[in-house]
Amino acid sequence: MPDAYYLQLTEQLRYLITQHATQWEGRLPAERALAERFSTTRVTLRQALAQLEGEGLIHRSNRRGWFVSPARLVYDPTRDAGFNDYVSAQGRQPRTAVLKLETRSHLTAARALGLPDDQPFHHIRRRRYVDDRAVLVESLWVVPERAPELLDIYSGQSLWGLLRGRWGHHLANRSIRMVSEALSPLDAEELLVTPGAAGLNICRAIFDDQQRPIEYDEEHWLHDSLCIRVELSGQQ
Amino acid sequence: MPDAYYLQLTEQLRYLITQHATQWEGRLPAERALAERFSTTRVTLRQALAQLEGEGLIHRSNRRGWFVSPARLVYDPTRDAGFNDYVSAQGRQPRTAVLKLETRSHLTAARALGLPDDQPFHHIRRRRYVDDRAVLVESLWVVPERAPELLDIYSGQSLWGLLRGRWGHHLANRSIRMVSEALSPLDAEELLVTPGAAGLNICRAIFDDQQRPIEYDEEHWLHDSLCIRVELSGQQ
DNA sequence: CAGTGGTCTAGACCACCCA
DNA sequence: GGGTGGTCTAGACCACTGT
Repeated sequence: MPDAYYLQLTEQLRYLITQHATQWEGRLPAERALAERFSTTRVTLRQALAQLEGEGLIHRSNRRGWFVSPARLVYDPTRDAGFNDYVSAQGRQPRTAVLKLETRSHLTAARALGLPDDQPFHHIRRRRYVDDRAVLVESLWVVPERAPELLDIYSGQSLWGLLRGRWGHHLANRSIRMVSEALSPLDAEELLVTPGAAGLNICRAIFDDQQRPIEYDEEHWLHDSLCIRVELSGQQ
Repeated sequence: MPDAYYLQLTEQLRYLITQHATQWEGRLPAERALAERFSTTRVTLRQALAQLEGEGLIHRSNRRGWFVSPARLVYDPTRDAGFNDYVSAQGRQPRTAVLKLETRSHLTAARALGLPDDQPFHHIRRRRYVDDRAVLVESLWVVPERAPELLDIYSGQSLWGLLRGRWGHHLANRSIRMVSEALSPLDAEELLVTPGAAGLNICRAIFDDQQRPIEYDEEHWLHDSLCIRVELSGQQ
């Protein structure tokens, strides 16, 4: 048993939360109320809350309060099932907000796809929700030749579905990178969380079956909102 | 530009660290010294350090101080290259310490492999280092029939190399799960970090080409020490 | 406007690491 | 045994949220 008080507090809060989550409707009492209940200061209380936040049990919405985190979304970044499909398949409600549509160059995308630095892209930035909680923001950089009128028709649907259905692309080869991160002030603001909150960054470069570059994307997830799962068969 | 002082501090420290990393030999000055240099308190200074820790730029060794983090290890959990091989291939020095060897049952492993709850396993617990920094602890649960004398001969080498070379197993099918976590007090102690430090948990269940269960393992990585990369070709 | 979380101060004591 | 990080107190003010 650990002796630091904030670690004991963590356990007591964990118990309290599992007991009262439904009664509280997923929202924790105010920090000052909790600090008083446990006869400690807000600093120590927040240290305990931060522990539970790191575990993914609770999260906070910037300046709004602490909330019990829902179950993680199971996600396989190696498959191209659309967000809407796999969220629905898990009995959750998906939603997408388009934040930006533009055409411009982007160095990182160009390098990831092996194109010249000044290569223009169709850029889509969108925010995606599960059960009305914003869980990720994402930027997609699509090679314009592969999807000429993309920006005119795009309104939040599955991009990969469009690429396959409308333009007949085979998304055959992909290079995926995942790293933990602290959310940038911009990403944090768009996700309504405090800057520096823990996140997971997933980047993908996608090529077709003739190794032609199609698309590059960067996802920024809240760290507690997903569980990555990959199923593989056959020798590697 | 953010206005909170600790965020400005974060930027100043980031600059200071990149400038003086080699001069400091990777170790930051004492918190009190830094707080005085920036005319603030340790609390605020630590808030800034925690930001950089979340980004993976620096880390701390419990009660020892703050250190500049080395480059992340690139790791593909879908391949069965041994730890020693891919660490060496990146010009780094691998090392493994065996913490425990025993035979006993383990509920999680049994369920992941579809075996009875009381199924016994050969259990190996090991700690692995990159350039003398402990970066992960790991527990492996091997079905004894697949590797009968494993515990007698094991001394830190690649387990998958053994399974393939000595017992001729084909590690054909694997189910992989990755989630962010806060390191448990035990894992944190074994990694010499503070309890609750951010980590990444990777679990795998491995079956052979006839769907017979071989092995289940759980890895606990320091969040800042790896970059997961997966390369895929062919339609999914 | 009241209440909330976010930020910050100026201390303090302790356990532990290292010389 | 001196210095370190880890923990904790008892306040304060501010920006923002929600009513």
